Amino acid sequence: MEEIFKNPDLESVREVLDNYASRPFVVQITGDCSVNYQGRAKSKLDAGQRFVIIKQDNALLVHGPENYQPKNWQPETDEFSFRMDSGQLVLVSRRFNPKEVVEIRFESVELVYVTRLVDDRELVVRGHEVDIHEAIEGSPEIVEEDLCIVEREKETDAGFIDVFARDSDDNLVVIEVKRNPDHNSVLQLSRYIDEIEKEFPSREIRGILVAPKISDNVVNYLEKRDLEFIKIDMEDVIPSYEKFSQTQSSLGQFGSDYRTED
Amino acid sequence: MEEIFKNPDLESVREVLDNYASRPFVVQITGDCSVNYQGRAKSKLDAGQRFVIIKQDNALLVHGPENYQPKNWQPETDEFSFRMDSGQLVLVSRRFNPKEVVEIRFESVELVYVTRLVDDRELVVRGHEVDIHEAIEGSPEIVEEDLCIVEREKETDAGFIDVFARDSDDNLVVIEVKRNPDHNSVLQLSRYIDEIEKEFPSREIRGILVAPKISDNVVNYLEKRDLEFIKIDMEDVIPSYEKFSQTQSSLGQFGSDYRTED
DNA sequence: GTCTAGAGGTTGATG
DNA sequence: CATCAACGTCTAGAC
Repeated sequence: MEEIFKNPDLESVREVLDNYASRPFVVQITGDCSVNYQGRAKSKLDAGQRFVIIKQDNALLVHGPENYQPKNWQPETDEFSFRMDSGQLVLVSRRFNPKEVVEIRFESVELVYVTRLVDDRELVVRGHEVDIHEAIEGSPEIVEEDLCIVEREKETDAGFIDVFARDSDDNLVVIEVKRNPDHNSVLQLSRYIDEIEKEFPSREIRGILVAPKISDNVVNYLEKRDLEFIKIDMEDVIPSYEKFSQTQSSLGQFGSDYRTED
Repeated sequence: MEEIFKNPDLESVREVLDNYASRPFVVQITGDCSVNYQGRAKSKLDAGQRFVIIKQDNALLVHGPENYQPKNWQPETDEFSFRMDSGQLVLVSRRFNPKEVVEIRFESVELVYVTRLVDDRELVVRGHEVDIHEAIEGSPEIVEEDLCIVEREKETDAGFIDVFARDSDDNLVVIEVKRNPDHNSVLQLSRYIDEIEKEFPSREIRGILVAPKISDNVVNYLEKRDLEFIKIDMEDVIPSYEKFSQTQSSLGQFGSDYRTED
């Protein structure tokens, strides 16, 4: 279930694209091309060797020989067109929302590779911010003893408060959770507190930033505003690290050999 | 300057990787693999058909048959290792800062494709936030008539003010430019105004958020704080669209046929 | 569909 | 090497 064309002429590449691009095949084209994009911004890329990938859901990627990121792309193409123009193969990918166009002009093609891939497994990721939210909701004591969770994702005019709680002295507690806290996290917390003060004018309100790490500057910034910081251990947060590991044979080893924490 | 191996046995894939992976070649492997990642977070991906790309700068991508995004990746690999284990080919990519590991286990390989790509052209993008700054500096009237630019990137304790200006009534104007404004943009503007009020206690100060679009919630949030919003037309902003177009033959057509704005 | 907040965000500039 | 802001950010979830 795969086809390879070495040094094809451009017209036959066009035929391959017509045949396969809008069906569930991955089509890869390696060749010399220029790329133009217009949509939310505009970009142009003069001729050079790249590989272009059309995925089975019509995602389009233009990758150069270096870098993690594609040079140009289309997360999802609504409409392809392929034509010859002045001896070049022109591929146009259109998207309707937002309205964006990527035009690729091939001057030559070294290789076309068509295949169909089957992959129904989902990627499982742990360690997101939401994992911290859930850990706090399940075990509020990892932030503070006798903390009582009132609401998660409480809406205010300034946005959503991650965790809204009451402490043992019946003060209101606004908790902002961040994996990578910065300056803005403090501002955000600060604004939430302003909103809560408006909503509960007679109550004492505390603000806590919860994060696995923090820089001194951000701590200073917090202290200036009488806000608190609680460091959380990600090992406490990822609720089933061991279980997670055991679900796959290689991961036990992965967990020990490749351990990155100290 | 390219090599293709169809349905190679895993041991010979390992040899290819040993030969090419750490040299300036793009190595692509299509096959059935599982992937584990550990670093800032953890992820696991059970066996399925994907293609793995090792770029010339040792960037690593694992792409499934769908989606713009890679399933797993390593922007830059500091250290590769390739070994056979229990009849599987194990590729380990390590990065030192941050400390992260991607492990790929191939159960079978359909295709290996090795090539060297030459691409020294730079991608040129227009329409970034800085282009809006420049447009305002060059033509302040696109924000407001008789606006007088005082300073760009004016430094304050709260950060850099995009554009600092004076209006026709000699009020001070703080302009924050965003392509995609949100709540935080308003907070930022707000904070700059606080700083300017400290610096010029006797002056009237206006705050304007300039953006090509905005949501109602953010407008409300602005209005509550007596701040203003000016919508900017990106067509007015990209300063040399025609010139930009003419730098490449196909782009004139690109500009008319593929025009995305109304 | 729009809006909002997070991401293994990534990347580039700056001190 | 850390900090900070922008990104054609993308993506997922809620409304």
